[in-house]
Amino acid sequence: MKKDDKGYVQEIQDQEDDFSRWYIDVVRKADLADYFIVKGCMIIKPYGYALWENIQQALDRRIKETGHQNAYFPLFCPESLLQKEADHVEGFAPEVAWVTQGGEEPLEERLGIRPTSEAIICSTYAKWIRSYRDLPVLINQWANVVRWEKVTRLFLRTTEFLWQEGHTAHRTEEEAQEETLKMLNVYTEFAENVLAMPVLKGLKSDSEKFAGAQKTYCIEGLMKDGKALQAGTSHNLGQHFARVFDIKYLDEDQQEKYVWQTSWGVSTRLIGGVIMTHGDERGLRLPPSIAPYQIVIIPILVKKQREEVLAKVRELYDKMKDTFRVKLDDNDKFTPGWKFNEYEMKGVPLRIEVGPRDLQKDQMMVVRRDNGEKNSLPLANPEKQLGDLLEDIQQNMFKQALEFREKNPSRTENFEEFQKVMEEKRGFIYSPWCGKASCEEHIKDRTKATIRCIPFDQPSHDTSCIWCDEGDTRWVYFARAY
RNA sequence: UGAGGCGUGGUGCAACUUGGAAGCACACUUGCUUUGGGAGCAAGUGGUUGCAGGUUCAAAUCCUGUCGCCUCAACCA
Repeated sequence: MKKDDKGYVQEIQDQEDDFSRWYIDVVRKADLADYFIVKGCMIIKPYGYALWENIQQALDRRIKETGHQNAYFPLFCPESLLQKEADHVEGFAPEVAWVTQGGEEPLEERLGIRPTSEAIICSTYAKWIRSYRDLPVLINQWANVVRWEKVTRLFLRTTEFLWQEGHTAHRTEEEAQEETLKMLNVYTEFAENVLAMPVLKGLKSDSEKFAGAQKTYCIEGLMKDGKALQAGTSHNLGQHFARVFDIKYLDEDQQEKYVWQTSWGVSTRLIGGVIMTHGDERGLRLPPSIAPYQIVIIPILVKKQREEVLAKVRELYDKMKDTFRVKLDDNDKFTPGWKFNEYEMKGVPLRIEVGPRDLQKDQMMVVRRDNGEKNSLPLANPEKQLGDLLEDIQQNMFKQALEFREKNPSRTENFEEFQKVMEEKRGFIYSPWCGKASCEEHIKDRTKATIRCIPFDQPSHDTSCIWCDEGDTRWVYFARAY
């Protein structure tokens, strides 16, 4: 599948030559998004938004299946509210956009546009929660948030972005921890089964932790340029926010107690993750589970048998449209070859071609986007086989991504080797770390790599830190990250 | 915020060094022929050269300022 082959699209930069350029080319050529005149703001175009809607739908179902309800909280947060929590406000202060005026009237108090909704939601929970019978509170919201970033990239880091943020309150510490991990597992299952994106999950180091959280857990994917992408986070907030916002309940034992909280989120950044996990030289490759079109039907229209072919593909489309997300492109404006390229660029998992030659044999040509395989299927009742093919593509894309990640597994206790790997092939490096932030910092200065996560399963034997040689280590994943 | 690069029809670029009629390709419009990997021919539409000043008889080109975009670094989901 090299692009040098004649006939394929030449408008997308080669991945190896300039990955950043490739990424932007794909986003724009696949019609996912466009720039707006305000820096860092992005227009999500219909094809990109359809992708987001499919992601939303699949995740929303999982969020509800685990007992959560959706709600919607306001966009504005009064300054005094935002400032209540010191760590939190310090973490977000440089990124908050402020509204200072309503119409012509200056406001008494500035209103921050939410960079995240902890302050807004916690202040509300303080009013809602009175008794242990009110717990747990399990709420999620789909919303936009604004973070005034200096450097922005389509989907990966935009000034305004769309996300989902869950905010829960619990009676006990154990229950909150259980919730934190439960949602981390929901994200993991979702990333791997729906997005076909293998992820490493684990705990964040203190320096990478969410501002105000007790513990931050995350899932980390590996992009095709060898850099890691944080794809989702789940925070155990402890009683930090409860104390600040005074979220108390009267327990069974007549004692007034603070609640234990969690928050967790994923954003439109996932779309960037899907692009960089699966994309290739011809553009986007989408897993069938989220592809806006799972199948595109392209009729080969020649003068003589035009009407017969059209009738047949329309019949085929009608048969399939309730089972699959399918598009029939019977537009006369473009040639079949043009359409092949177009839908490959857009990442459509399966292409069906039907032309005069196929009609004679009562068959159609089916081409897979994931591996380029081309096969014929009977025109009559192909639903079962197409369904199987889509399922196989979904599995295969996960497998390919996993193979990419595992291709050169790096594990080292030697810092020089660490540096060499990070310089040459990147990816994740599994190394021992003593737990000191200063070592983390030194490693970052020298290699640009940060601790992406501390995995749950730790080898029992002890060794010494890759930087300072001291003991009491945990094995962690390092990588350069987005 | 530091370093570098770039702003010219919708897109990608040329013309800038050495000031003198804004050009090419693709896209778009119309017509005909085509259609199994970005079709062909013909005729068209579309640009106050990012913006604001300045120098000059004359500025895309020189000067000053400014805004934006891209890459790398620092910061972040």
